[in-house]
Amino acid sequence: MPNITLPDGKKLSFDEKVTGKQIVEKISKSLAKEALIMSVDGNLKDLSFEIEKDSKVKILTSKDDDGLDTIRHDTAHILAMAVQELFPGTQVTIGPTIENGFYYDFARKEPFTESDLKKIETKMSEIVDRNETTYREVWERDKAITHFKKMGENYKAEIIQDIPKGEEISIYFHGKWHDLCRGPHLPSTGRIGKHFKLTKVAGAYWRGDSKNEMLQRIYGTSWASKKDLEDYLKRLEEAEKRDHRKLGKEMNLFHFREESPGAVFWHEKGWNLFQKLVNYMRKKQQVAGYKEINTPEILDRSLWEKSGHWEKFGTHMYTSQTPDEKIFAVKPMNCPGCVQVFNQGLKSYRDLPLKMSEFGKVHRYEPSGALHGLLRVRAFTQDDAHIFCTEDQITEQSLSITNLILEIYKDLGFENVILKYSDRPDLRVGSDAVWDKSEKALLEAVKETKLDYSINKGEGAFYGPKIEFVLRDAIGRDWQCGTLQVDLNLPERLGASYVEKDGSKKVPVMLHRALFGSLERFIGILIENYSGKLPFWICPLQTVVIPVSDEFDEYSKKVNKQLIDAGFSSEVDLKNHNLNYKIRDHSLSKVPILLICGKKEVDSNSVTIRRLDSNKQENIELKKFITIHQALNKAPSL
RNA sequence: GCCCUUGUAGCUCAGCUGGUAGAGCAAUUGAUUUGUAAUCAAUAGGUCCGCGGUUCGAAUCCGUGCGGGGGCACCA
Repeated sequence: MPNITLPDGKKLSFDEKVTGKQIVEKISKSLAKEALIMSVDGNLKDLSFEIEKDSKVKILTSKDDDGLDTIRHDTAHILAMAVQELFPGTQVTIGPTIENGFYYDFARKEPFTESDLKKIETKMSEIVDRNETTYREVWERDKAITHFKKMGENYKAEIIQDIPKGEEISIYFHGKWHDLCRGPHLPSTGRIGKHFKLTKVAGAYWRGDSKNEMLQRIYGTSWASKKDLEDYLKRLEEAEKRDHRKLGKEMNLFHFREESPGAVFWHEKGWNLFQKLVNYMRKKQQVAGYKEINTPEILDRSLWEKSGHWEKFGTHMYTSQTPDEKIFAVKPMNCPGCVQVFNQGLKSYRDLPLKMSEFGKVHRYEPSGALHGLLRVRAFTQDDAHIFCTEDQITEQSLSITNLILEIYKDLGFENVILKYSDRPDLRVGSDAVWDKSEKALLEAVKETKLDYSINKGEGAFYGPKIEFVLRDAIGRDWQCGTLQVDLNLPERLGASYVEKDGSKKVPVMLHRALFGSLERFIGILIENYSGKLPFWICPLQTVVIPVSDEFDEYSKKVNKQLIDAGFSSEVDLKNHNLNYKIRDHSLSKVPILLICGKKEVDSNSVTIRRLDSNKQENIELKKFITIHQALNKAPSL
């Protein structure tokens, strides 16, 4: 005789066990139409689930996250049904929901093509129209394994084998088609609607392990309404428009070419942007007490052997052989070089903490499939620093690094930052005692920041635990940028030491830290975050002076020179094109301010300014323009 | 690295089932002298990614290498 409590506190009582369907019919007809699944005492269940004891029940529709998620899950099932109807012999594996959609991995010899996706979508619509009823059965483990093996579904059989003993093995049926699944599911296939789309085919390793065979994954998206689907596809299109590879080309910032995959050819404007960022960081680091150094790009193999890189990182390192057959490695990290600078001359405890920064260009032989524009390259510049300190200083130094990083992100318009803390990986150097100590100190610093953080087990660097700084951009994407790593191994390996108060020698602790991480990656992120419309102070081309006709070329040149002298990145456009053409041209290349010069301006020693994305005209005295904009020509915090 | 896909002018792209390439923009030259998002005309521009094969004939078909894109794995 279950008593059912609804979210609004209302109670319904029944004489015998009751299903969600029966409950919802009692609540309202309109809700009955919308109902997809239900939550019973916090557990998601099918509407056909029979409730036997007193429970709190919430009926879920497509407006609830869990409801929408179930729609996606059902769409994945229907995808698998459709594929097996169209391509008999295809094995199903897993088909979970993901952000905004779902995927399903299949095992089949022949590849799926883009045109197959269309066919599959049509078949899926048919299945929705058939409105097959969903029902659930619980099977014995052995029966399930034998059954799926007999069907030729070896992957499913393997999955069932791995389900922990004692857990129910539930099989969901949509008509005749059935799949092992935890559920819950919608009452029938008609309920998912037709607001879905298959988006891409891709390879994916069975169980996510590159040692296993590769399956074929079909990705799709599914929504509660046609409008939601359209909005989502629009969002994808918008994101594509901000792609830094497209904008980089349009804005003439950089390019890539076959001779050096994953390495950037910076053009004048891109390099100007790059230098502006570097100069900005130099200033910030000076204020924070860093000393900038620079170390060689190519170092003898023996140093990398001593540091441990040769062994742990060798497959990612470029090496070079000299004519006399010596082997040098191109640095993949700056740390060994920096330790050698520390090692030069005697250091005292009074020198600590010693903060040495370096804009070091490193090379890493990344797997070809990992490369992605500026965001994943093989040659990049780190805004690196190494802080030599005592164990007692780790937490305090970590905090000051964190503050510096947050300040810098804020200057560039990123205020939404989360931390990821990673501890010891399987492949590592150093004793467990040393790891214990460094993990503890770093975690303490993480907690001190009071920022949100997550813990990633086993994802630390091979030489120490780390914090990663993840920032969220204008369209909600997360990017890992800054990093802070404790290193209790390398200083010892390379024989670093300082003289203690009592005259004894001690090995310092080293903190590795990068602010943006890679300048290249950060520039990619910046471009996408701002859709190319960068903040004025880092804009590689801030102003373009445009004469109304060639009669005013001389005046325009004079204006341009004054702007350059005043520290702006400026150009004058003397091409034989009309004003409209030039405004369009420079607007498309995202120049923030255009200065138009004609008779009126010459007469009053002024300029008429037009800002990007505005057609307002504003006449202003040149001197005044310069004063106002000079104040804007630096980072907010400087 | 693995799976799928792709590579034509500086850029964006067209070129059906094999018959030695075409547009728009950009560039150059000339005309035009322009007041807030494309002035007009002419000219020039290609080892159709490289290599090999099939064929009387290959941008087109096949093989292979390299690069790009989407994923997977990787992100030390």
